[in-house]
Amino acid sequence: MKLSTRGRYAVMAMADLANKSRGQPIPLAAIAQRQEISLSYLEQLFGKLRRGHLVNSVRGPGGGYKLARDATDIRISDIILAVDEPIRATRCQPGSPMGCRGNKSRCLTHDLWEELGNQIYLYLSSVSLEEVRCGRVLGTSGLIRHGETGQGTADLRVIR
Amino acid sequence: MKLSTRGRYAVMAMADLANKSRGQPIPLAAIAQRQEISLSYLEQLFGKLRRGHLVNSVRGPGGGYKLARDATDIRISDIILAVDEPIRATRCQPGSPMGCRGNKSRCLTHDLWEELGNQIYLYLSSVSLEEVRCGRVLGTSGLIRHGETGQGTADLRVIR
DNA sequence: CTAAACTTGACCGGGTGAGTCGGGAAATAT
DNA sequence: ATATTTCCCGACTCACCCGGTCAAGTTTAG
Repeated sequence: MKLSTRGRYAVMAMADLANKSRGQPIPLAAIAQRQEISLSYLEQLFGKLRRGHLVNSVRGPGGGYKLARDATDIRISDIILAVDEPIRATRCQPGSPMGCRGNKSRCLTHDLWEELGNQIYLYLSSVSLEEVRCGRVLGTSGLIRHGETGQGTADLRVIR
Repeated sequence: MKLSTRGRYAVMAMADLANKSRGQPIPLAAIAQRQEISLSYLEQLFGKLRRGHLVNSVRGPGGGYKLARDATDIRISDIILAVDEPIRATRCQPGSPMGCRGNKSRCLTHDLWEELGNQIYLYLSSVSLEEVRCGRVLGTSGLIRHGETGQGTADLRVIR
């Protein structure tokens, strides 16, 4: 799971789509305007979303995009995976010559990152698009809310 | 919380340090060799770790670095925060003109990312360096282990 | 036919993270 | 004192990749 602004934009756009759509398709131009994302960029993203079977496109005048399934049935992780194809985090290729396993103390961290990845995936797949749409996020499991003023609150940057 | 390879290297190095250290300081050169990380790069990282009060340095022959506190008392999040200074993820500056709040449907995703950040931070601060050192990672809370063969398993990339 | 919309792919520019280099300062050993 | 080992620091390079643009198409509606 790669976390970049791409994924964020995609989720924003999908939330917008879920919000405005009542059966009829919504043109990208409208989303672009509301979400302040460049149209061309959105086109790129929705290309991937379509290929990921998360949206359907309707061409011609009056066309646009529609959700492929109900918003309650689309997980955030689906969206991210669709636009940000996963890139290997740990540099231990499974089949590499003595990449990691078998190398005693190297890659003690391996499990850590793998588990973190699971953790992130777990959270993102616990949230449906519908929940984001109507602001019903939070709470997964009695979460400790860190002080409102940043300090311990983790901003994230999703990296390389 | 920014996730990049910097952070990973730092954790690897710290685990190595915790592993080999028995009171005496460990020279960076040794860590560099074992972990296959360039010495100059390590120096850069340990500069930050030292400024973050996670390690102490001893100069001169026979010198090197030592953990500043017990490995059980160093959380992984400490390490990451020390080397990867946090960068704002959501582009809603708190004091920006109508950045986000007050803008109706824009930034519905805001809470989502904030919560994800918390989630990550939460996990990383639940794991101590000592646990990584001796491979006692996993389990935070009865975790669903996704199929061994990648599929749903989330690799992560820490992004921009 | 014509216009509205999506589709595709090539392209680019800047930021930034990864990694290097060279010089310096402290501590120790001889 | 001199040499050696180690940390210390800042400037620097380099390449990748993300965010974003452009310019053709193609499909459908009217």
